[in-house]
Amino acid sequence: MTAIEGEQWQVEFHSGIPVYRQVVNRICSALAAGQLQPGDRLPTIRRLHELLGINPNTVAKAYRELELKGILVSERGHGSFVSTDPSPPPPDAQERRARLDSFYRRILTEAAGCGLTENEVIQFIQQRKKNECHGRKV
Amino acid sequence: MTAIEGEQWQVEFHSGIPVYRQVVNRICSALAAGQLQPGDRLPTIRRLHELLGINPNTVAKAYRELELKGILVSERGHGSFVSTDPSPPPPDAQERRARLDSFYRRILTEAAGCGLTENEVIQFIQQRKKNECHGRKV
Amino acid sequence: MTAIEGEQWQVEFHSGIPVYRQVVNRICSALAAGQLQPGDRLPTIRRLHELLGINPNTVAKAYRELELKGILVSERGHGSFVSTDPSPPPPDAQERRARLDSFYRRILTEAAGCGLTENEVIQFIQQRKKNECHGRKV
Amino acid sequence: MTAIEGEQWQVEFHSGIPVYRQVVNRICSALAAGQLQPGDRLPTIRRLHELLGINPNTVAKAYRELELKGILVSERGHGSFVSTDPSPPPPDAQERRARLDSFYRRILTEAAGCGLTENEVIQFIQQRKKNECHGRKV
DNA sequence: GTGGTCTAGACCACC
DNA sequence: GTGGTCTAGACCACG
Repeated sequence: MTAIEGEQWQVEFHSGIPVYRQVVNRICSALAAGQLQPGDRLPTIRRLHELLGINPNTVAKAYRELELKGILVSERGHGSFVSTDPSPPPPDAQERRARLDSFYRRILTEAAGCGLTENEVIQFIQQRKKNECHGRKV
Repeated sequence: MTAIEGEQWQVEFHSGIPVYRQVVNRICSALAAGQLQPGDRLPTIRRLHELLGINPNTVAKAYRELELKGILVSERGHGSFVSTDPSPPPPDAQERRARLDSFYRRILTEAAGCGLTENEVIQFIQQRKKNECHGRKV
Repeated sequence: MTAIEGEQWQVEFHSGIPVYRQVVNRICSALAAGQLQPGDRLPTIRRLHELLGINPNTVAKAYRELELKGILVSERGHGSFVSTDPSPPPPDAQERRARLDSFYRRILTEAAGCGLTENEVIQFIQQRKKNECHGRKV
Repeated sequence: MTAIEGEQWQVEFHSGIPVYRQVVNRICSALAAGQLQPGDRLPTIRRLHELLGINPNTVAKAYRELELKGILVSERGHGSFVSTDPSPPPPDAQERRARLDSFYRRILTEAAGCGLTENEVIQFIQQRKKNECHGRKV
């Protein structure tokens, strides 16, 4: 059993975000959180298909994309594994900044579309963070 | 000339967010910010088409959607105007909270997909806010 | 009509090389040869599907892979285009050398599997080159 | 100990070429180079399995294929041996030429897919040959 | 009419 | 039983 399976996590079919993309994001997220380590075996395509109730091809598409990105390695007959190759050097500060900037602008427009204001979002995040810290202390 | 035109604002063609949606979001955002007031006239479809370099059908689709939401009113031969009807009561705290929650979860997974961590995003937002305050003081 | 269509070129269904990969390679090849220039429009997915007698999804898979590599850009409703973004800097001499080395070792074993010897292959290539030069002179 | 074992040679797990095929090719190659002579005993399946770190079934599959081609003869309880039967007459010039031709076209498209040009490949091969000759002189 | 997504299902290659 | 490829076909989103 892998970290991915262990998580209670579901695909949102009506979020507008492609299912295969949700899978990609979920794995990236698990990776960033250290729930998946280089060399770890991922659930088989068929397993995720059963687990998430999505078509095996959809899982395969997600895995394939991650493989092209060099994040995982698939071995026929064996399974798929988190790549042990040295991951590409993390983007430098400038690139990072640019991404954050673009990302932020993007979520703001999306927020507006949901009827949420920038301030609301910021307050929510700060509030959330405070609670989290509080929670940890306890 | 309207508030929308005055803004230097561009469509991002490769952001993955549909162009028509960006237009919708932009207008919602202007409304929330008070840059557009009830009764204000919006740019004509043709005008936005020229201004943003997007297909007139795309603008039309955005306006149609806003009209369906009751945010716009189109008067044949005159143009489109921000509705003067009492806008629907703002969602109550609970609904708002739910939206924020769902919205937040969503952008976090998206961030992970871009190689950004939750902390990075939070820090960026806070930093940005501080700078903004500073900027206003000056 | 694009450079790709203009070429008489066919998919080899029984070569053991995946069809979508042949499409990818063909386009890379056309690009390297200058038959495709940045900004050029590629045949639509449906067009290649008709032209090559392969499933549209297979073409889409090839295009998708090229898009992930940053070689082309697909615009919904418009078509697919050779990316105008500055292509990633060509691999340095060392990387190139490594690739050639690995590539060469690979084709040698493949040749052996076909009953061809290294010398045969080398001679063939040199002969071919000579003919080509001769042909050009005439 | 056999010629095959003596060679420092490894399976490339991520080359895209099936492992069993690499084994087949390696043996064909050794045969063509005279490192293996008719009647020579090949390593046992178990031995190659240990040596190369591959599944015994994979070795078995390679041997089976070679046996079908008449290149090997397996004698139960004794091992596998290079066939002493007169090998099938080498393909005539025409057949050979055709194979080379098809082979060459194939590797060229593959090269393009790796970002290598025809000239690069040719130069590499010629350079390599020159070095090799030089090396032999010394 | 363009590309995108997803499903269903078949068959293959590999281990 | 693993992943890989391909097909067929449906439906959607976009312009």
